[in-house]
Amino acid sequence: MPVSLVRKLEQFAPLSDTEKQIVQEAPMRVRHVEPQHDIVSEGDRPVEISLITDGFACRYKILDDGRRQIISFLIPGDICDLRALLFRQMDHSVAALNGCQIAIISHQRLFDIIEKYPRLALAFWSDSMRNAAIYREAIVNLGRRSAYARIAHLLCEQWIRLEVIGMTRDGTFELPITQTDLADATGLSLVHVNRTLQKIRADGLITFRHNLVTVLDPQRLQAVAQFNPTYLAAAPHTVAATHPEFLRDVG
Amino acid sequence: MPVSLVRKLEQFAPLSDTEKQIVQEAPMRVRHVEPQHDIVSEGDRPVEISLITDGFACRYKILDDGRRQIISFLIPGDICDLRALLFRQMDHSVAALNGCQIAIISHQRLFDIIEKYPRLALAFWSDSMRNAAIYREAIVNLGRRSAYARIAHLLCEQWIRLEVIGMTRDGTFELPITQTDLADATGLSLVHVNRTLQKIRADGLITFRHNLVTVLDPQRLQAVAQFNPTYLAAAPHTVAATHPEFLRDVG
DNA sequence: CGCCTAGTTGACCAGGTTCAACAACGGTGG
DNA sequence: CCACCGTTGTTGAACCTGGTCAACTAGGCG
Repeated sequence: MPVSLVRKLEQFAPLSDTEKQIVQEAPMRVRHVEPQHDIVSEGDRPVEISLITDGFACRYKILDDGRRQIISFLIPGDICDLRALLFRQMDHSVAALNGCQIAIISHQRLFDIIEKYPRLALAFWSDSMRNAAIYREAIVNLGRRSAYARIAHLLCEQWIRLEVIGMTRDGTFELPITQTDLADATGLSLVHVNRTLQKIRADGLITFRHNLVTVLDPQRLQAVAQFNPTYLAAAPHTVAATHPEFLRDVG
Repeated sequence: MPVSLVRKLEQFAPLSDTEKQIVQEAPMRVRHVEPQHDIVSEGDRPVEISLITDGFACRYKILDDGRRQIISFLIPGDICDLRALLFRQMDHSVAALNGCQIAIISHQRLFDIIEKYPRLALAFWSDSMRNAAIYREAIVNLGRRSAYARIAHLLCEQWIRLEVIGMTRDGTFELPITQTDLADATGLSLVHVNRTLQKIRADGLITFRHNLVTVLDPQRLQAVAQFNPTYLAAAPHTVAATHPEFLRDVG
């Protein structure tokens, strides 16, 4: 059933029909999470993984003084708590931004799968690595870019990621986040986000109303953001090139 | 020979004598890299992995305007370019901070190993995940903490990481980074790092001279940094608890 | 002794924060 | 259908953390 998962894993390694089938038919439960509610919380020790099949979410940490830093956004196909497969507990939380549909698969089941199909293990591992690449870019964004560029960069990233999974149309996509969320993601104050966003709109780069973003001037938006999408690139079948024996049985 | 690698992987999964031996006897070359020279550069497509056996390094990206953001620091036992095992090219660079001894193992060889010993694959995967946890904490650091807390946090992190591999003595450890490096890692200006560092020293939290840091008041340093080391924790044998069949053959 | 790198200092400036109030919008109930 | 309410977005003004520019000092090394 988790077709979105198959599509995600295929980005990273070529899968045989058997492998696709195994993933699609993995027994799972479905859960619905209300907006603003945690899907997993810091300190949790999940024994299953939660995959977002519909809706948006964010990874975040809360500081001692109650302030929040959003670490990244999750979109359909993303796994909330893959970390807990190999580490005891979550070091951060994941909250739904709008109503989320979640598919749940047990660690036990996942271990069975990756033990039997090593190529699938590599695909999951690749997913972890791509997340790490997104984090690295976020570090650059927060460390060295202006407010204006930070917000522009965040928009570029969401845009490309949603485009890859077919969730954009004519430069328009859904982005159900408030300016407060945007502030917590970019390390800025709410007030400054508001003013900067107005400037970005006034400059004719985007529109952003009712959780709908439209990119009006892709070139200029990417330019002011210093956005270079290579870090988001999947590794289409790298394994194929470097290690043919991982390709046995691929249809 | 790469004993440091065995020790690192053992943090994440229990290894049989055979597995330890396989890792230790993996054919490899050794290379020395001069201070300030890249071990791998953005855009490179390495066909081998580079493991730091001695010395310090940093991951970084360069912006269009030439400014640099340091993403994380590498210490003995860390792998510079594990990413390139599964992705085509490096999305960032790694540079030596002081003279570095590097062990080089081919992708081919590594694939052979992890195909035959799935538990080792999980251990490498865990290493990727722990790096991701370090990145997440860096995002919080850059996004939401003051200059003073950022620097304190960075020092806490290096301190704990070096302690784990036995490279501290009585709260003192080597940290071969300049104030310019510190600025590029914390997203601050060189001048402000200098002044903030003076304040941290004046407050009696640390001394920092000639690349040697001494933590004078661990409690207070961790408090001002809001440092919570759980994100650094290895997952001692999580797999053992959740999936016994991965423990076959462990001595 | 001279050079180069790393560290330090002062003065001025600006990007971004904080506080406080208000406006717009969508949803709800009477 | 409208009044009410909570959430989200917007604005102004004062303030401050941290940036920039520019010069100078301290060490290490040949």
